Amino acid sequence: MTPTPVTDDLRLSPLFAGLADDQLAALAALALPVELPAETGVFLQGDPADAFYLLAAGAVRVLKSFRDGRTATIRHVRPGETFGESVLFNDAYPASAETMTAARLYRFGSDDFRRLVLAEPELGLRLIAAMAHLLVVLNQRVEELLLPVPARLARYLLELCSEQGTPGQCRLAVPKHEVAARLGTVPETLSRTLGRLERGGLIAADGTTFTVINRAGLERLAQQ
Amino acid sequence: MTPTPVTDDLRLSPLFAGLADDQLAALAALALPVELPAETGVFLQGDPADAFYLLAAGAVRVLKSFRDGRTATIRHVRPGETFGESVLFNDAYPASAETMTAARLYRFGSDDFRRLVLAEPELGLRLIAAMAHLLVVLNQRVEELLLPVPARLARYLLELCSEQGTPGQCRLAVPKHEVAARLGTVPETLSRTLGRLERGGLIAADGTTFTVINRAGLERLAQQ
DNA sequence: CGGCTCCTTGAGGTTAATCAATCCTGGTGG
DNA sequence: CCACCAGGATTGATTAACCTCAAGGAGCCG
Repeated sequence: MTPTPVTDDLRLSPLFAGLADDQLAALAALALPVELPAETGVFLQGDPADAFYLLAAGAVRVLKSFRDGRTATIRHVRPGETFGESVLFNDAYPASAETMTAARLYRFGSDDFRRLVLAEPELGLRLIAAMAHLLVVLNQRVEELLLPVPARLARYLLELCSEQGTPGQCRLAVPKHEVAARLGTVPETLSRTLGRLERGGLIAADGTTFTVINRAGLERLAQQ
Repeated sequence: MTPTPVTDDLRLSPLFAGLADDQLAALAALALPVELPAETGVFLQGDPADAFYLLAAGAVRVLKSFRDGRTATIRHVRPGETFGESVLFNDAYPASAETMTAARLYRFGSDDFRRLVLAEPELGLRLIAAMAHLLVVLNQRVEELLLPVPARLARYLLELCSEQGTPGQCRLAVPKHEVAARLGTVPETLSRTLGRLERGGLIAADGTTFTVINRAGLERLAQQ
């Protein structure tokens, strides 16, 4: 089998990266490519859940909507990550997903995927590992929400630094009001808190780039 | 094969309930029975994660500990439920677990379990489903923590009613300070909030039993 | 009757949301 | 080149939620 654009996209995900070529081909046969413009719903909280998705290009946001119209961002999905797996065996999606930019997705129907797991147990193990990771991330999210805003912000900045491979510096990839939503707060509070961190000599801010001045202090703050 | 106390215990979990007898026997061979007294640690946040557990009898609490000594209850585990699955493929436990009462547990080593999943893909699918359910529950926890305390309490009471099969009434199974921790608040606030619900004519309280007076009002409150 | 633990009640302080105004900053058109 | 916007970002003032600290009950078991 020769690599195709589709199998290359599938290998983006750690879920599928290590699969043998023939397993990957079987998977590619199930995958339904979807191209969506920016700010478009992928699925809606409450929709019957019969598929999960791999994001190949673009950006997607997973969010909870409340009756009163407020929304809270649960997760930002990046290329190579899957989303909606949580509902592989549930009735309805517990959250909504929408594109932030134009995006290329692959859709996997649950029934097809179940059959494939039975045929390829190794794939099941990989999915289990991916879900275990998600559980850990969600656990962290729960933990974080019990902390005051400055601690949440400190964690976010430290996480961003380590993600970007630059321990002393990081850049916001999204506008600040998105960061505020991700931290479960509002832009005003984010702005004030960033100001306090800066005045406290913990960080230096320059537009959307931040430099860690006092890493130990920032880490202490992150523990609340 | 004949039923044994061990296989009976294993069938308590929806994860294993539907397994064929020989699959269950293979599983029972892996399961290490553990008996623990009350208020004893099962595993500690940060421990190397090489096993998950099924609770057969008693009660277990999963909690996050903070540097400053505060703890937050993530989840109450009941007989028949598994815990620690989130870390089947992770390095370390992201949370601690401890018994609340004397408890009978079964311990499953990750390596053994992985081999079994490869041999019995159906088991992998079941585990995936169980983890999907956990993800949904955790999602709800995240959602709830963004709501004010009265809404969280209303949700808790309504959930309790439906769990106990008595739509108009429920009993607290744990002391109130445990409920407060579960809701991410403190006993004082819980007490005051219960008082407000009662004075608002939404519920009637009598010790640890609560009667729903105005269900519509309670459900409206639960939406924030 | 102590000595528990759990729960409740009160007063005060802190955090962070809300409302409202102002300030940039980049783009547009005169 | 310069007004003039429109959006996001900041700042200030106010308010509400909720935590903390502290002081009582209320039940329970020795």
